Parts: sequence; C-alpha cells; structure tokens
Amino acid sequence: MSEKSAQKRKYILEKAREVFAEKGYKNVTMKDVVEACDISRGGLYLYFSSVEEIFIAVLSDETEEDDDVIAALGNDATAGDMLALFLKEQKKEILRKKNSLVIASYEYFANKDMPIQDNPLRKQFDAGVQIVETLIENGVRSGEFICADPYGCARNLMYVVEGLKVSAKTIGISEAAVDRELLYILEGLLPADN
Amino acid sequence: MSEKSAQKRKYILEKAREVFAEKGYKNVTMKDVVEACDISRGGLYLYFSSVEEIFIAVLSDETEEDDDVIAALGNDATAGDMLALFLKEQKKEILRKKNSLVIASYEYFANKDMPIQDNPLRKQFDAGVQIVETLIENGVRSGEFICADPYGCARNLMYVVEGLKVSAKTIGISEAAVDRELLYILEGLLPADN
Amino acid sequence: MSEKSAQKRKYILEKAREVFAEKGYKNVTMKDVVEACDISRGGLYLYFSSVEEIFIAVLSDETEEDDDVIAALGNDATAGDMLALFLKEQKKEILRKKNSLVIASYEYFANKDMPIQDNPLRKQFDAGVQIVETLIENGVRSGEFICADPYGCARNLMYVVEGLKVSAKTIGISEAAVDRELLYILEGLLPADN
Amino acid sequence: MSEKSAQKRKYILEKAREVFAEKGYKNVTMKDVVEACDISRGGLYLYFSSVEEIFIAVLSDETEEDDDVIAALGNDATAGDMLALFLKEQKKEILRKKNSLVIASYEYFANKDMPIQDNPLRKQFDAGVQIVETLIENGVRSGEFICADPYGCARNLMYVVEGLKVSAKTIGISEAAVDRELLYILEGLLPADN
DNA sequence: AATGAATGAGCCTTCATTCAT
DNA sequence: TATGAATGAAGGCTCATTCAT
Repeated sequence: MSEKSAQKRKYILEKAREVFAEKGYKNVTMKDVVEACDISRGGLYLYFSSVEEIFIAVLSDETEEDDDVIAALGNDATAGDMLALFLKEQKKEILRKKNSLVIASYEYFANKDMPIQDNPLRKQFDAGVQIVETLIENGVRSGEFICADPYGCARNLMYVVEGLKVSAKTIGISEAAVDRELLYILEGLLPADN
Repeated sequence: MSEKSAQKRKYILEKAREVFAEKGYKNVTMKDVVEACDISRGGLYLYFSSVEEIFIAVLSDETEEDDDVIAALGNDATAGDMLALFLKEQKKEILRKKNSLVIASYEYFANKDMPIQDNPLRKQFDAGVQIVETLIENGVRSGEFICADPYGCARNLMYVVEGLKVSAKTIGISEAAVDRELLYILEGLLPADN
Repeated sequence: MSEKSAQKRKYILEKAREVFAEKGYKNVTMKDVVEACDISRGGLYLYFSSVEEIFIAVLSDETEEDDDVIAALGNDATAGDMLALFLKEQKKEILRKKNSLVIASYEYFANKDMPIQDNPLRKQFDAGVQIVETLIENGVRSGEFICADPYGCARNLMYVVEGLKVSAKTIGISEAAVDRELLYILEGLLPADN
Repeated sequence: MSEKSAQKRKYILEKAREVFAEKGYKNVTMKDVVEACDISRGGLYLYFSSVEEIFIAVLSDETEEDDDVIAALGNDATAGDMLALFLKEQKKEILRKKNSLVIASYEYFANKDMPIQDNPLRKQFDAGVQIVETLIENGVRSGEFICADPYGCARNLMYVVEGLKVSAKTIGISEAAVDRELLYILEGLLPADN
C-alpha cells in the first residue's frame, strides 16, 4: 500500500499546489484542498494534518524540481549562453500566471520567525546569487563579460528578479518590460564597444 | 461632534495600521481591529464596514504622507544629495519592522483585478522611477553622475528596492546588506576615477 | 410644547404606518422607523419605547378612522345602498396595496394571548357583522332583501371578506374577482325574480 | 448512510414544523431550529442552508400529505358525505392549534412576488374550489343539493374557510362557531323542505 | 427635546477537526 | 485506508437600547 499511498500523496500535493497558486497561502483552507482533490475531509487528514503541512510539502517538491534546473546548467556552454538560459528560467517564473507559488510563499514566510538557514526562499535566493556570480566570473575570465564586482552584480540581478516577481503579481508587468529589465543588466556586463 | 468623529476615525486607522503591519492583510479580521482599538464591535462598524474598507483608508493616509516626503525633495540641493535622501527614505521603508504595510499591500493587491492606473502600488512605483530618473538626469547634467540610460537605471534601482522590500520581510536582510545594494547602484553612476 | 409634541408623535405614527404596511409587523425594527421618520434613534425613544408600542398606537389611530366610516353609515339611505357602501369600503381595504395593515395585524395578533374583548381585530370583525346584520334586517323589513338568517348571512359575508383580505395579500386576487365574490353574496339576498 | 441522512432530514423537518407552527415564519431563526432539533449549528447547515429552505421543505412534505387526503375523496360515497368529509378536514385544519402552518404560510407568502402558478397557497385554494365545485355538481345531479351556481358557491365556501383559518389564529374562534359557519353554507345547498 | 456615538447581545455562516462506520 | 456526518469555535453583521452632550 505504501506505493499507492505515495501516489495519492503526490496527487494531493499537485492539486494543492494549484490551490495555493490560485489563492495564495493564507486564504487556503483544508476544505479548499479537499474540494480540489475531490476526496473526503477525513481522507485528507490521513496524509496531512494542516494547511501549513501541505504547503511545506508542496514547497519541498518545488525545490526538488529547482534542483533539476540547476543541474541542467552544469554543462559546457559558454557563460553568456548559460546566463541567458538562467534568465530565461527566471523570466518564465516571473511571468507565469498558473501555478506560481510566489505570492503564497511571500505570505507564508512574511514575518515568520525562522532561522535564516532553514528558509527555503533564502536558500533559493542565495543559490541564484551563487550561480550568477559564478557565471559572471566565468564570463569575465573568458572575456565575454566585463565586471569589476561579480558578486555585487549577481546580487543586484537577483534583487531585480525578486522585484520583478513581486511586481508581476501586484502591479502587473509585461513580457517586454521583463525583457527590458533583464537586458539592461546584461548589457551592463558586455564590453563597451559591443 | 464631527471633530471628535474624525479623531476617532484617525485613531482607528492608526491602530488598524499596526494590525496590518503585524499580520498582513488576509489574516486581519474586524475582531482584530476591534480588539486593537479596544472598542466595541458595533462601534467599529460606525466608521468602517469591512476590513477592506479600513485597509483602503489606511493606504490613503499612507499616500498623503508619501506626498509630503516627495514634496520635501523639491529643494535646491545637489542631485547627489537628493538621490541620497531619496534612498535613505527607501532604506527606512525597507528596514522598518513596525508599521510596514509592504506585505499587507502585496497580499491585498496580488491577483486583484484592478485597472493599472488605479493601483496605488503602481503609482508609487512609477512615481519613484520618475523621481530617480529626474535626479539622475540632473546629476548627469551637473557632472555628478555618468549614465547612458537614466530611465533604465532608474527602473533598475526601483526594482532592486522592490526586491529588497520583499526580501526584508520574507528572508530577512541586514541594514549593512541594504547599504551594500544601494551603494552598488550609486557607484555605477559615479565617474570612474572617483 | 405639548402641541408640538403631539404633532411629532402623529408624524411618527404616519411614517411608521407606512413601514408596517410595507414590511408587516415582525420584520420592522426601531431602526426602520427611525430611518422612515428621518429622526435620531434617541429621538424616537422619547415618544415610543418599542416597535410594539408604536404598532399599538398606529392601530389605535386606525380604529378612530374606522369609527368615522361607521358613523357615516348612519344616514337615511336605503339598506341596499348602505350595504353597497359598506362593501365598497371593504373592497377598498381588500385591494389596497399601499398602507394596508392587514398583514401586519395578522402577524401581530397571531398566537397573541389576549382576552378576546381586547383584541381590536375581533372588535372590528364583530362590529362589521353587527352592521351587516342590521342592514340586512332593515332590508328584509323594507322588502329589498330576502333572508331567513340575517345573522348567519352577516357572519358569512364577513368571513368571506376576511378570506378575501388575506388572499389578496398572499395569493393575489383581481378586482374583478373581489366584485364577483361580493356580488355572489348580495345576489343571495335579492328576491328571486329580480 | 443516505438512509440515515434522509431520516435525519425528516426529523429536522418535523421539529422545524413545530417551530414554524409555534412562532410563524418571520421570527424563526436557524438557532431556533437548531435548538428544537438539539443538534449543532453546523449540523443543521449540512441539511439546509437557510430558514427559507427549511420552510419550503416543510411545505413540500405538507403538500404530499394533502394529496393523500384528496386521493381519499375519490371513492364512491354520496356527494353529501364527501362534502361533509372535505369540510371535516377543513375544520380540523382551521382549529388545529399544534403544528398549524397557516400563519407561517401567510407570513411567508405575503407580499412575496411569485408567479401565481407557483404559489402553493394558490394551488391549494384552487384545488379546494375545484373539489367543492365538483361535489356540488354531483350533488345537484343526484338531487341531494340545489344550487344555481356551483362554482360561485364553491368559491364562497373556500373564502369562508380562509376567513375562518385566519380568524382562528388571530381573533380566536370556537369549534361551535366553525360548525355554525360551515353548516350555514351547507344548508344553503339543501332543498328547502329538508 | 433631540442627537447620534457607543455598547453588547444575538444570530448568521464557515470550517478545522474528530470519529463511527 | 476512506468516508462524510457532526461538533463547536471563530468571526461577521445588525440593531435595541443607553447616555453624554
């Protein structure tokens, strides 16, 4: 039964993810999840004891998927290509309407007292900075990029991405605008006469 | 009695603001506000009919205060000083723990279908970009700054500020880190040999 | 001031009457009356302490007016004319949409434990029976009517009127239908060959 | 469990019926029903979402019972016997103190904008007229009754019944009085020399 | 007399959680 | 495992009534 159980658990998380994407975190009730999954109230409790538990589980799955993307970056393309790929992923996340957990995560982690090292948003952010920094350094080394402060630039880029993410959800932002902002940063890295 | 009424209304908004700062938007109930104000349930309904109405009113007051700050920028200091002043205000907002409406606003406006021109977050953002752009242009003209794309830079700065605001609430961020990020941008504006 | 007071009291009752006619009795609140009168909550309490008190007062005024109508019947017309006049009044009451207290009265007196002799609805009913009976007797004496049991016929007529009143409010009834029912009774009184 | 559910639903309707009979319609709250049924607030909402919904359901059950009575009339007794049976039923309804929905129905349907053909009170009334008319016609044919206008007489009878119903609830009426009124009508149908 | 702000009780409705089946 | 009926707490809203002005 463990196999069957695991499948049902996964099914619940998929449905719950849609709910969180749709309604954020705070507005989601066990009832919402029960209805989305079309299972019984009691049935849900066999797998999860609270909305928070479900959300944490959804986020965990999420992180695993992120790892895949990050792994994919580890090939031997040029730094410029890899940074472009990374930004394309970010752009997709910024703009995606369906199934985005951005707002739900903000709601969940806002004012949550949690040791920094345990905060998955922090991990994700730091990982992003780390990746970008490495890519920039590689680019500088290969002559593709010019950058006096790769770490600073990487942070700048990731904060802009954060700003774009939240802006996309709250004030609306066009794909062109996202392109423009990311391009602005990229151009700052390119040698002047290009 | 209209005088007294207005004062009580203001009092309620002050207390409510603390509640929104503390709990965000979605989790706030009329009961929370009632208890924060130490008035009766019915008493609150004399002034406001819903949490949303209260939040809108809190935001309106907020905006008025913003206007004051913006007005204060219209003096004859140098562009550099004025940009520094502007960033100091932003930094204060980014870091303030008490009474920050950032998260509550994000919760409220996320996924809210609202004409862009009516969205106060958008107005605030655009106003910020406008101010920064003007300051940079002035600085370029006076030789304080070097910048090929003042508008792009202004946007970049404001998105970083957005990113810092949300990060401060969700993953935590030190004052030093904020300084570092803002400085990174400022330095990009200064002539190379400084 | 007693003069002024009396006028205001009367004003309140007029407005309240409209409210009772519109909403019945049970659904009417002090707030409804306050709003209909456009006076202050406290102001209303200076005159009446409860909805019930207001309703009783409205009914009392009502009864006084009825007395006028009854008095008007006491002239020297023929019994047939007078019965026709009486029925015309009843018909008006049955059909009137505005300002009818029929339903409010039913709501108020239903299941109210009240000595029969104090019940104004009962008084009104009995008075009606008495009038009709007298008219029929007069008509029989003058040869206009034929009726073996004037009292029974009077009661029958008044119960039909009651039935029409309540039916008009609950299932709807056309003017033609009211005419038809009243005519049916009248014809029962007329000598066969007329 | 659907069986159990149906039983509980029925139980609730029985208890609710008592409440409506006791308090009319407008004064009945979900709380009243909850307490009458001795179940939890939430429990009631599993079956019904509002007082109105409950009342409609109670009325539906009612109507079904009525159908039974009407069916019972379809045997081969004489017209006089059947009319007497019909009137006995009406009398029972007029006089019953417990569980009478008369007033609640009046309250509910008064001023309710509803297509005439959907109004159950209207249906009941029209059905009554139809039955009585048929019985009278049969009686005339068999020589039991004399009546020039069976339809008019049937309407008259039903309006008297309506008048008696509402009078019984509002001004009080004795069993003897009911007998007297119904007898008055019946006698009007009988050949003169009886 | 008159006002209307203020209170608090009362009922409404939803949902997290439990539990018998 | 799975169901869904049942409970009760929580928060919403309205209004009768009071009272300082």
